[in-house]
Amino acid sequence: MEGYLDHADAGGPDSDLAQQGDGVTAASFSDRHREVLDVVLSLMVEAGDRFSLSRVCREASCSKETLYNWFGDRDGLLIATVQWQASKVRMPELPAGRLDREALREALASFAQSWLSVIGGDLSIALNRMAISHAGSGKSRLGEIVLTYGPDGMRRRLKPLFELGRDRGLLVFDDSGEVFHVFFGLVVADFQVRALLGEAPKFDREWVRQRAAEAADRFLVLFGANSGGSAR
Amino acid sequence: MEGYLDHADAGGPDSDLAQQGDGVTAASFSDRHREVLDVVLSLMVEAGDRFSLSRVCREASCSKETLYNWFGDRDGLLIATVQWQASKVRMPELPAGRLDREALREALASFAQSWLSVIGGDLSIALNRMAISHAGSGKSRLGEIVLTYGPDGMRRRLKPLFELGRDRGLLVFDDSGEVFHVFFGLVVADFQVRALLGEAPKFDREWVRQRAAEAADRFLVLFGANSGGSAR
DNA sequence: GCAGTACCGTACCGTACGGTACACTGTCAA
DNA sequence: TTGACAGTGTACCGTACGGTACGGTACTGC
Repeated sequence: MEGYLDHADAGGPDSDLAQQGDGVTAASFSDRHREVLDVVLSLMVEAGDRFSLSRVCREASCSKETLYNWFGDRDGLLIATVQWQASKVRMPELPAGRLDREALREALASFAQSWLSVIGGDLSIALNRMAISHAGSGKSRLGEIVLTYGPDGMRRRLKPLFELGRDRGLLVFDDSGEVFHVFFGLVVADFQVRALLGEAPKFDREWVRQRAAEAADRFLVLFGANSGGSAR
Repeated sequence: MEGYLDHADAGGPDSDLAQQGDGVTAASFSDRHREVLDVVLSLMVEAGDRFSLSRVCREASCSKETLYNWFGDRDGLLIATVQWQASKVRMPELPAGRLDREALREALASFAQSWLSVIGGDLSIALNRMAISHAGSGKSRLGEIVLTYGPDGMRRRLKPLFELGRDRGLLVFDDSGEVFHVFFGLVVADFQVRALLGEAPKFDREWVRQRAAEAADRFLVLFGANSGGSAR
């Protein structure tokens, strides 16, 4: 479990993760590693946590010994897989030009849209399921890692946007953490839990666009400067 | 897996569950059953899905054979456990007297408070984790059942309140399903996922009260009749 | 007293899987 | 050519666990 980064061709020690969240880049893995990890991802989607290492080896045409040399043990493999997947996800950038209310709404909706697409994807659902079940048995740091790349990563990326909006006089709030909770709630609502619990999701493109737009609108009603909500 | 209700002293067939959600009452289980199921619950909290039937038998002072006679197989035991737990949870009633804006706010906050307490509890977290990991491996109907008792149950209970509010001219909305999503988001936000992923929760009494009140306030800003939000 | 039943405790079986050992293959540098 | 090395494939070990079988016990109704 400790040795899964022994191959480190790049990237720092994993303690960076908790603070920065960008500690593991795509370059941290060789092509061959990526092949194996992608096999693991597909197996996760197919069978959740119930895939065997033998299966991984068979489908990836590698030997168990190699797996253990590279990743230490099963947990190491899972953790590397989560990090590999996380390194592939890209988030929208902050708006470049002037920020008026309309540009802010656009930026918020764009974030929401990208986020909904991610958490509605088969991969994200599989990873979250796995991390959640591991968190229950307390048998690895998987939950912590998914937390770092998931909600925490989102919060880290949104905070500057919120504060920029406040600086421009477009938003009114005290605590950016609190604002994030509300934004999360408006965007994600109960859709993530439902998907995790196995409800057949209908995260199609149009639905996502629509939901994202509504969430951004409602958020502005609550925290927008000239709509006197009970914002605090 | 089919036989877990063979003992049925009361309660209808489990197809009631999907429609009504109250199909299994506390009376569906004998005292001895309840003892065993409570042991299972405590083991779930302690170890997630990774408890063995031997362990259950040891702690509950029963034999495996009895377990299999009662519940059919491991899944049957888990399902019965979820239903037993669900039968213990009670939700607040609708307000009895006149419904004005203040009473509505009270009722919403009360629902939110009770809900947050439930989903923040060790038991609920353990059950949700288990259901989610089972949904991933597609190995039982556990996810479906938790869904029925969780979000669906909540929606079923809230719908009349929303519609009463609309009838009284206190709320403005078209689709009660959509309103529920927003209410869920405002109340639960990212706290449930974070707890499921293992973040140490701080669901203490005061925090819950505060969050519930804020969620109810924000909900009224969005859908309250005389606060011209973008409600639809 | 006796049969029937429900249950407990425990020993046991089969299997699946994580992890290890080892022989074989291809590659590359000296 | 040869030797070091990384990786593959496979056989194997130990263990944990779901599920079954069975002997023993307490209670109930006749």
